[in-house]
Amino acid sequence: MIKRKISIKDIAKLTGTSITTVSFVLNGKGRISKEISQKILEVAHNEGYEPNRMAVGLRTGVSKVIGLIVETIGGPFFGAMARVIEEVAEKAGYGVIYCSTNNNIQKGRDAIKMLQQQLVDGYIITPMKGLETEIQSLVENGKPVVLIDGYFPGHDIPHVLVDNYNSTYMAINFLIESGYRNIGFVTADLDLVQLQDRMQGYKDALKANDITEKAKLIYKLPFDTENKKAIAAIKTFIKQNPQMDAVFFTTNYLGIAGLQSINELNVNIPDDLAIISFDDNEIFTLYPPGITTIKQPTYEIAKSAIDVLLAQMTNDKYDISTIKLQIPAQLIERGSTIAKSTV
Amino acid sequence: MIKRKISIKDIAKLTGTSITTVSFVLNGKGRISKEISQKILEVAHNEGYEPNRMAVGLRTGVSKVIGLIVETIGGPFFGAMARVIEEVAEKAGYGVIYCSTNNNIQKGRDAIKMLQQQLVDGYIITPMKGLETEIQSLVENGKPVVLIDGYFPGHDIPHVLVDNYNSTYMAINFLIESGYRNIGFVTADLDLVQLQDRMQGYKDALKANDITEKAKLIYKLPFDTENKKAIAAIKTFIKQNPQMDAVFFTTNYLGIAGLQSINELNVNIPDDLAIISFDDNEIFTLYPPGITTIKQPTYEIAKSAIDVLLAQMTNDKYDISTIKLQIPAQLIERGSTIAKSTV
DNA sequence: ATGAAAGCGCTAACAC
DNA sequence: GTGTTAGCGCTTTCAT
Repeated sequence: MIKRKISIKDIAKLTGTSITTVSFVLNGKGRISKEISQKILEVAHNEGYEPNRMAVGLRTGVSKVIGLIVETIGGPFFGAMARVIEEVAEKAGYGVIYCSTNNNIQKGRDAIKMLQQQLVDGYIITPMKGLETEIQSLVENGKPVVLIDGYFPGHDIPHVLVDNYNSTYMAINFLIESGYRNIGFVTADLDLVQLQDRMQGYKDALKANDITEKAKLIYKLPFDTENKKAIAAIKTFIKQNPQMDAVFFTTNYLGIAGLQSINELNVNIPDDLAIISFDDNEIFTLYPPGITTIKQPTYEIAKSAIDVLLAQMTNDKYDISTIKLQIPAQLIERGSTIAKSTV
Repeated sequence: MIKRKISIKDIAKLTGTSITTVSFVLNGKGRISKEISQKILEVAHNEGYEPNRMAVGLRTGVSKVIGLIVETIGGPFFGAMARVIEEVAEKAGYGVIYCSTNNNIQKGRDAIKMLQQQLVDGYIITPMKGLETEIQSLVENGKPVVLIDGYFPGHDIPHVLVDNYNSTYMAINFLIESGYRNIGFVTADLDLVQLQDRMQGYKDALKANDITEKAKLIYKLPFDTENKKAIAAIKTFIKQNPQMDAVFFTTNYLGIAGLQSINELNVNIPDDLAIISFDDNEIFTLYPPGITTIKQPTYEIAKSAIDVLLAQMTNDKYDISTIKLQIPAQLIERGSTIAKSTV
């Protein structure tokens, strides 16, 4: 049997009151006599009343839901952040729903449109080039927005992300101090500030150590490369640069592909080639001799992001448009970057 | 400047027509003269008109959105499925939003309530014990629902998942045929049919090969165990059963924890201990000598799930309550289960 | 071919 | 304290 959804009107009829009274009781507004309140609450509960959010939303314009637009819903990085965002949001009475962009601009647009059209009160978004207009217009329409894992240079939109530049700089510097001089840099051919910042950190660290940057040692993997091709490409890159004694991978998945390449090439880590990857991952703990990584402060990023968002949503006056956080990362040293013996 | 959202009424005013006309034009209903249509479409486009979904939803009761409730949004398994579900859904004109339960019943309830209250037209849900009532009531209220990665025994709710029983049976059988006799079984202490089915497959495969099942070789790891403790616990389990020559891990994350344990114990794979894990993962390709896994047919599961859901949504008459798919899995043989030399 | 008007379920200003 | 009523933006029946 299909239980027709019960409405406020039904409850009014059932209790012999008016819809106002019911609405007031249910929302704890106005002052309604104890007896009537009691009765209404009881009936509402018995009938399993649930407010129709469409109606509430239409009327009030709020949904008590936060929209989280991530790059991919299948990734440990966003997964970890999602958990803390959900937890904090829940305490503040908000639900969280997700959309993914899979690094596709159109899907990003669709996601924003979808969330915008039907529901959410606030947004946490992984920005990508091409979405500036949409996101800017969200902000201009007074919607609370926080960007994570990226930002739009030149736009005053609050964001929180890891300090890509300095953490890469630090990592490269660490390699140099450990005796490596010919440091390769494998990145994705994606127009993302994160990656640009990492690249700049690499370049500046080399420069600061008087190492001439060699274009040959920078490899940009086309973005949509499938795994097998990526491995092959990285193999070629490694083979073509035998003088290279260390490689920095700018992302998790590049690091893993790199490991597979190295595995197939029978190159020894770290004797033949030292490795650092951005983004920690279980595999890097496990794979012998352990891969040194830059571990993103996921907890801090997520916590700050949701805090900033909630602050925007609860406090209109507070101008948070200038909140731009770059959180330091941690270098997790493992066996893949043992100091070169200076024999 | 905050652009006030433009409504159908505004367009009517702007074009000197009525809201009915505008609505008709925008929805391609009724027959409106070409000139007026043209004008309305133009203005709507220029003003960036977007229908207010709350209003449409309130009026029509549909949202053109599918809700996907997954166990965790940070997992490769769901991530892979999400992509195909999104793709198919999009072609059918539906958007997809996600909620996660993190294996928590209350969060599961909240997620369903949230999706139910505000929007979605159909549900794909990772079921968990304790959600029977909520999900059943969804079904009774005529909402299209498909369960993935699990099911409710005794309930007639469409579901699609991997064939847990037979795939485990097959894997254990494979171990036995490869010469292993003392096969351990590490699972999570969670009341999930998936895990029960896997366990039954294990037991039956042993029985079929006249191997007496030994309670000692079955280890149930408490669910919420944090990674470090899990590793320690598995280490203890392995040490306490020196006669054990193979271990089956019922999940991805157990397999990885197992690998870490074995790594720390300096046990050789497969000479000292053969390994199979449910759920393939990059790490299992990479970790020497390669870990044999049962690879879930994620594409097929996702495709079937969304197809069944869409069928329900578009065709009321078709009774899909009996669609219960268990899709065969593939055993990916790697170095961790080399046949025992029968010397 | 077009418009007026009702009503989806809810909130809240305004009566009484 | 409690009820009446006007919309929120949209779809759709019924008139014209």
